[in-house]
Amino acid sequence: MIAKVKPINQVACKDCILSTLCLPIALKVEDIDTLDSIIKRGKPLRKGEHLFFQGDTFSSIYAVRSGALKTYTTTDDGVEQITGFQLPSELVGLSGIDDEHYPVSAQAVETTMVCEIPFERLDELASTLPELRRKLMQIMSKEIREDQQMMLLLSKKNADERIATFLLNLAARFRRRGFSSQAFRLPMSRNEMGNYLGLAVETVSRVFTRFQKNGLIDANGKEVLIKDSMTICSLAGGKPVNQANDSLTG
Amino acid sequence: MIAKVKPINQVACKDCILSTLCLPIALKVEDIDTLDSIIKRGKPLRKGEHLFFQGDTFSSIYAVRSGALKTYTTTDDGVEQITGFQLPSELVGLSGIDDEHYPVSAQAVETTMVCEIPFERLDELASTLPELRRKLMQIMSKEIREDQQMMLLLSKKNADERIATFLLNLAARFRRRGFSSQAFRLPMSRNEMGNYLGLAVETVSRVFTRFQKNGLIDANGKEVLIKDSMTICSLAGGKPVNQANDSLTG
DNA sequence: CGTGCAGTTGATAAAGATCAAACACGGTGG
DNA sequence: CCACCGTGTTTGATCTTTATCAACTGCACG
Repeated sequence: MIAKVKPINQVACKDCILSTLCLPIALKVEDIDTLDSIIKRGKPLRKGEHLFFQGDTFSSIYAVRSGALKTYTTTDDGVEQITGFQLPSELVGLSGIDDEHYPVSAQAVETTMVCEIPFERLDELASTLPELRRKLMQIMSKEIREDQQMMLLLSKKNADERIATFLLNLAARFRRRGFSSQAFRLPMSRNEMGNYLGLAVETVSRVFTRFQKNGLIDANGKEVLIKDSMTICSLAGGKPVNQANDSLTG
Repeated sequence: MIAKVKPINQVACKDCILSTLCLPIALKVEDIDTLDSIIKRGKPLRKGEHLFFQGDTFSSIYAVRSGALKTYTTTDDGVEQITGFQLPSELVGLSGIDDEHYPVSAQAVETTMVCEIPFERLDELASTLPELRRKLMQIMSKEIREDQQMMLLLSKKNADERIATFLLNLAARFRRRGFSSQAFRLPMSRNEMGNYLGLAVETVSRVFTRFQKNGLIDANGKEVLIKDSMTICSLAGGKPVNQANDSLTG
């Protein structure tokens, strides 16, 4: 784990390994430099530190560079709902554009570095760089699509299906970033997972245990190994392989 | 109900009563005409007709002019989840921008007229009209915010709170459009409401009956009268007025 | 070597789904 | 004009899932 890495937080967009996933995608080289020039790079956030709080004045969106964030809303009576986890190259803060204030809080779930992108500047840039404008709209459109898939999950899927969907989603995101989609480390706690998926911690724990007992995964704390992705897939997508339910998850 | 109205479907943006709610907001008069020039106005959709289907090639976004739409996703195994209802001045299709295809189907829940806005043209226009670009981003940002509030509802609220939240949300949207927020007609069926809110039809029906019994509302089919908006508010926002739970909803 | 928190496991309870049946009503055809 | 039908809605009885409560485990950290 410990290796001589160059200070990742100072890497420019054009040298960043995430550039093909992040905002710079589809930009010309010289345009990437322009984008780069407006980005501020701060010091790392330690686990538990906040990037911003719900109600803070909106001014910037952020790209995760390393680590992971969560965003969550809090109701008046203190109920919290995690609305998403952000991995490297993903943006956070987009839901604040419409308002003066962020409608969510953003907190590091592990040590995390971010690139701050002042929105005013980004917006100016978007007027001269059509590709950037399009990319921004695509990212927001994708977020809408994913949030709506989340509505489907929360409204129609049972505990097994929720966990299966969640694991596959993470796996796919890790793969895109060049990591294994079979074996990975969950950045969040069982509690956070449960909160996000609309399940009690105990239920999350039980499903993990059951999945393991039935040979779908190997889980050791936050380390997860996907052993039977076929079955997990079919769970996540609904119940197309219904006859497998008993022997595999029951 | 039957009155001599001019053919609403042919009204130009600048003469449309919705112009202060819809995309033209914040545009200069001459810019509104430009926007107007790219908009196509089709014939009305009857209840049940589709505007587009999940998987159709994305080409346009639509603004509802009269009536109401619903959007829904379908999983491989046929489970449907309604992801939203769109009232006049609201846009539909934004989740298709990122992909080649619409990720949802859009269907009229009552007789509905829409304005079609070819996205390519809109995107071109956005490059020359900064206000339009901003407005578009704001609308998408708002959609993200609302979808995330919906995640909170589906994950953390009970049946009473879901219905209360839903009624208040509709009421606010009607008010913005100049209609009464106390008395209105639900455009959707109990079934659609339940599907959207993650509840069985029977549960929706029972909550309506109970709300009525407790004097919170008067409901007659789709006609609803909000009688005790204070209590409904407190239900929707969580449980700040806890001592009222027994006598009012129990 | 405690102390504390995250995670697991078991027992019980509650909310809402499901199943079943009656009802309302708007439209159709005799 | 009225009986009939189908769909949407309501109501009641029962069942299932998962939340909740409680206790225990184990690992990390001071």
